[in-house]
Amino acid sequence: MPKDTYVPCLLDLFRQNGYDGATLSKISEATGLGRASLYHHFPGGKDEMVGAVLDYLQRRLEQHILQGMDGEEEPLVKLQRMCDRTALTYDNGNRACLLATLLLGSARDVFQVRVQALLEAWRDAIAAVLIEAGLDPQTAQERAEDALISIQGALVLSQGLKKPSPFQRVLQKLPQELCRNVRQCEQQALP
Amino acid sequence: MPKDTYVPCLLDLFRQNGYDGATLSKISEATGLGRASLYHHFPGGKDEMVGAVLDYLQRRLEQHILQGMDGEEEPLVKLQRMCDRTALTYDNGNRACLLATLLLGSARDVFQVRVQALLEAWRDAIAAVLIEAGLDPQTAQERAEDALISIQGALVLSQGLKKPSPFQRVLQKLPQELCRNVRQCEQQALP
DNA sequence: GTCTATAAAAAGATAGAC
DNA sequence: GTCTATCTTTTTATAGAC
Repeated sequence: MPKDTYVPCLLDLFRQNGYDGATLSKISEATGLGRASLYHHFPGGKDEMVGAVLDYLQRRLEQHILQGMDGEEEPLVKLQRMCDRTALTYDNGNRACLLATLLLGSARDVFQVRVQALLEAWRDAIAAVLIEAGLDPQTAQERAEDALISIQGALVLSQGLKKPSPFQRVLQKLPQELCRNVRQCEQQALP
Repeated sequence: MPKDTYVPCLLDLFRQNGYDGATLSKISEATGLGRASLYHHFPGGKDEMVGAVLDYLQRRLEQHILQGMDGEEEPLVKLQRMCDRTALTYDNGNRACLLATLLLGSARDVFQVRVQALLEAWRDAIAAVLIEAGLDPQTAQERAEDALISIQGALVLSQGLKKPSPFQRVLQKLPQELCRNVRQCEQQALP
């Protein structure tokens, strides 16, 4: 059985239970593998499992969510596609974000560097589109961070209020919001 | 020793470690109380401890962060004060939010109802100010939810990027953002 | 109200057979 | 590559003395 079969399964487990809450019993049950088999694949234990999940998330971010962000299309088109894929990734607001989960548990420090790298890659890809669209680098980076703030905050609030509408509302407005006052997106300029 | 002495201590522990990561050993060390003493004060174990912390947070929200939100002052003044106190509460972005932490651990379901009630109380207090300022209830509620999204998202990103600037930037803009297109706050109307 | 001591369960991890 | 069995440590929880 190839790793990629149960890494998504691990992703789900760690996302739903956090690092401390994802016990080997739960992992064993969810993957169908016995304890010893888990240690055969991941000699480093849970830390190595999370590492594999983060590898997987990095590939997903680069090859799915951010795919095409360096292409020739209009900024608004690229950002719209990124938002659509983000919505899919988080099941329209019904799924938490593993990065946030890892940041808020006791293993925070262990994974801080890798989580930070993923967030920065995401932010920088958005900022690059905005710079290419004519924004100055400083504003572009702040606006890209604002986008991640909206996404992460909306996920937290949707979990907390037990309804996906905050996430959906945010994601729906996000592309236009990112492109405000930008060259190619001034379809509705002031009269 | 009165409960209020170590409840803030428990708040810190659960915020930093999550429900699963806050073991009785850590709790014992942090409070200075032996295991048995902890069960004397909280026969229900960790669940009851978190319950006490949520009671404490509810009081803090009502009596500190939201204090004066139903007063006679201008909306912008009230929202500005709320943001100032929010910034204090989260140590200018260096401190995580327990509510988010609880929502992202394995004990999610146990505390969901109480966490939701706290978020709704916060949201409704903001919305009430905006309604009083002339916004329709629907818009007011959405905008209040957007405020909580910004706060929670900024906390997550500040943790993730290991810098408080996203939180500070968000909190600094939030009062004006909440009051946009509202009667009493139209100091800088269109020319 | 706090302590020492201890029990019972669950967690993380490994050895060795197949 | 997976299993059974086992081990160690940690965790939660309680009993009973002071």
